[in-house]
Amino acid sequence: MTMDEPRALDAFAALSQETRLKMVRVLVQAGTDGMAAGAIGDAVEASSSSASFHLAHLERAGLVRSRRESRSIIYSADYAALSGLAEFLMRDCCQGHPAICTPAPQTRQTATGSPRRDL
Amino acid sequence: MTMDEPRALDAFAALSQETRLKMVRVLVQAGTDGMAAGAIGDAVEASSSSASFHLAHLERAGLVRSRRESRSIIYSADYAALSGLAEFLMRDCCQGHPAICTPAPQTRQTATGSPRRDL
DNA sequence: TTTATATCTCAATATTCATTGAGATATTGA
DNA sequence: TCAATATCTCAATGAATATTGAGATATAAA
Repeated sequence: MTMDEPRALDAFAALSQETRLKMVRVLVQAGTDGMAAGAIGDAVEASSSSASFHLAHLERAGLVRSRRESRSIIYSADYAALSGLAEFLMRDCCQGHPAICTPAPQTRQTATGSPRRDL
Repeated sequence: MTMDEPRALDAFAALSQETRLKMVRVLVQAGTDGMAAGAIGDAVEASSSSASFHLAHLERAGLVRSRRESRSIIYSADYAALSGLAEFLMRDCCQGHPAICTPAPQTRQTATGSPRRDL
């Protein structure tokens, strides 16, 4: 799924709301297994109705996926979409300016699970 | 300038509007010299009033800078802020999932000015 | 100093978005 | 089947945002 401008616009809009940004961060932490809607709502302190609204918004924007599992609906982060958005932004940013925009090597995420600063 | 959550929220909000996203892309293309407000407005087909409003919004969000130069006000992209936002997103995205989220090497921007796909 | 140029500011309006609470739907277990 | 649980949907309200046009401000040139 290519991250083009209209798609990026939807993704940015989805991430520009405090409750939704928190939800995405909670889901990224949760890993591929995801979390039930209720647990996400609790984690970000949103009412059931508000959680449902914002999760639907994130799903429409393509940043999270959902599946039913018994009584619960499990949401999980769409890592490909999130990294696609980051790449879109990096491309825009680095266009002709790689020296300025390339992050320093020691701040890059490694595959070895090194500790990282708290967000 | 650290890209924390409130700052990212403002940046995402600024980028979630079509005119403003176009403006950022125009300014990234323009390079460090930047462009006059009028030229940016023309490029994204916004009225003088609308261009002023959206440029001020982008500046408040810390994504562009401005300076007066004779009669014109010149706006330029803040590359550090843009890459900081991309990094923020990458960190969130890759948290515990570097294998999934690390972009493939051949899609990475190089420092040698290699051609890239059109956005 | 007068005029032209470039941009900004302001107020009015329209549109979009978030929140709330009530209640509908789906699933499970007694 | 009935009750409990988990989530969604809907309508109403309020809040934030975008657009427009008129006009104010700053700079430069005649």
